[in-house]
Amino acid sequence: MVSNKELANIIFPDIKETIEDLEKRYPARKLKEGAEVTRFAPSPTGFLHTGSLFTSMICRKVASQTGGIFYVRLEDTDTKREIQGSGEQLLSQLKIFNVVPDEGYLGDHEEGKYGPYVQSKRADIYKVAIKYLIEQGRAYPCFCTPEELDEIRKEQEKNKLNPGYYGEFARCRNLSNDEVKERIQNGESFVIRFKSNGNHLNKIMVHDLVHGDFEIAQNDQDIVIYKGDGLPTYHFAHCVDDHFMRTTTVIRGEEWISSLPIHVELFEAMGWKAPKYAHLPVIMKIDAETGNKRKLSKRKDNEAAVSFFLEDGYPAEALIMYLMTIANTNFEEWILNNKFENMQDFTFSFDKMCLDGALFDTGKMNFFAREILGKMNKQEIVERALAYSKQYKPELFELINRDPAYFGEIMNIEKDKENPRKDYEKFGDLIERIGFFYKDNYDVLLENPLPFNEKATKENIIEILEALKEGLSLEQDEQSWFNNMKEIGVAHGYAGNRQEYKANPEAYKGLIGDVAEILRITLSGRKNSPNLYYVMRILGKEECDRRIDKVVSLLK
RNA sequence: GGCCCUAUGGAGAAGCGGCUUAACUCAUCGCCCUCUCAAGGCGACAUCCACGGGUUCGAAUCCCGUUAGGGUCACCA
Repeated sequence: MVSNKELANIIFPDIKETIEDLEKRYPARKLKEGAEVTRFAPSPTGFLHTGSLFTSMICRKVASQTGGIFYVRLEDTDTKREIQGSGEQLLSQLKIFNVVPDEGYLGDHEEGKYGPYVQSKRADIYKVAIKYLIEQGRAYPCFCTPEELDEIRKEQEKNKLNPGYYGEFARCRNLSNDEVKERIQNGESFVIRFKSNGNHLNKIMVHDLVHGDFEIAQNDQDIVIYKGDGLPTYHFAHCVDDHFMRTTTVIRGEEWISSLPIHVELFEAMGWKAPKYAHLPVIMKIDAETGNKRKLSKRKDNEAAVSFFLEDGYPAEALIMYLMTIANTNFEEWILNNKFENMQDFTFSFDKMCLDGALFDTGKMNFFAREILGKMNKQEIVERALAYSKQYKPELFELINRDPAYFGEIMNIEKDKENPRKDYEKFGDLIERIGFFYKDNYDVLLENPLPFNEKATKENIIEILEALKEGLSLEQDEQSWFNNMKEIGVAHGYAGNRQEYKANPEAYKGLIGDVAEILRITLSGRKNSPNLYYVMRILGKEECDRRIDKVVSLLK
């Protein structure tokens, strides 16, 4: 008669370490009371998801504000879906958002005493734990083939029973150790399942940092904990890793709530105290086809990939601020009061978190982006725009790099005022917005008809342009310049102020604003631009005249 | 389908039994401003808090039921 211990040795003959050895190797962390150890545990299966940024940002915040530790663990147990290099990329993107781990997997190397932090390198650690479970009679090898499993499922569906591997359906659960030994020695392939003691009809009470207490059915599934490829499944790796890495609070997406009973039972079986859990709401979007809310999908939604915002040239802070408004409902008011500064001083708390998945609101994110770019000084804007365009937009890089100081002047228009302009939200559309400042770009614009107002006739446009070219001087302050333009406008039949115009619109060709608009469109090719006075000063009298001449000849 | 989570305006929300004629922010729409746009200022925008019952002198707020939306039921995480 083969004992559990013998069986465990047959399965893992090379594993000599024990749970006690591991406990010694990974001792409790020496942190002050209340310090939280959090972790971000991504799978290297692609780009950083916006939801993952959300989670990891909160992990970072919680650890920082409690004086704890935030680490990253790479969950690469799904070798089939793994994408080479995505681990490094994940880390470098986190860094852009200033979500920097204290320890763990850092992309090019690992740091910390609780490693390795890459699950595929921890195979032996899991084996120690599984061996222990086999010895305790809480885990057993299962020889069922996918076909058999399928068969079981079909039978369950037919009889309207809960699907899964449990109770009477757990065919390998009660195999004798002798038989198991024989089948293993015959070379049959197997996985290892956890032997659940739970009953689906019993409820357990669980506590969640964001949802509070709730009841949920006990786990009764004999889940796979050790796969055919020698690696553990998520559930088991979570239990072992978060125990030995001494995680105090597991922060993860809401989709994990339903597997909480499994985790609770796993920790119980190992004789370990389970960490605290915080299940975060998922970020949603309205599906264009169905009109229903659904989780942000990497396949369907650009917003799902953090790289989308980076490519578009949004300042990283904007996304973080926006995500924080979803994370904590009181954040928005706080950051407004703090003039969009010193975000790190905000205190996050789980009970200020919304419970329902929020719809991703690009409009609100744009608002934050405008504020942030509006506050950025000239030097920083130039540096950032250069860095952005170098990586993502060569045409823009070429433009800026011709003369970074010139670009700085453009971006700096009305920046020093009490209420600085806030018209840029991302670097991605800069060419479109300010390209006209560059001669060659401007000339290309003229290939298309200029967007003049319908009420302005060709003759009127030519007349006022020629008058402005002749009489408008840039060698004066803004106020005088404006008066100068107004006089010219009035002399050519435009109203100098709104009241006069409104009182008798028929008497005028238009308002002084229309004069400015004609000039603006002529010089920039656009209906909107920064302050005209500064646009002209930056362009210079000579270039302004050249542009007026060009447009006039085009109209004629 | 089972189980779990959630439910206040276009979006994010405050509200924790009377202080609410339901804060605040974004968006939208008006108006104002010595130039467009933006900013800024002012104003509008929930016949009432998913629906139906109940408790109470009194409910968005407490209880019950219903409905809707979401999540989850793998040798994926």
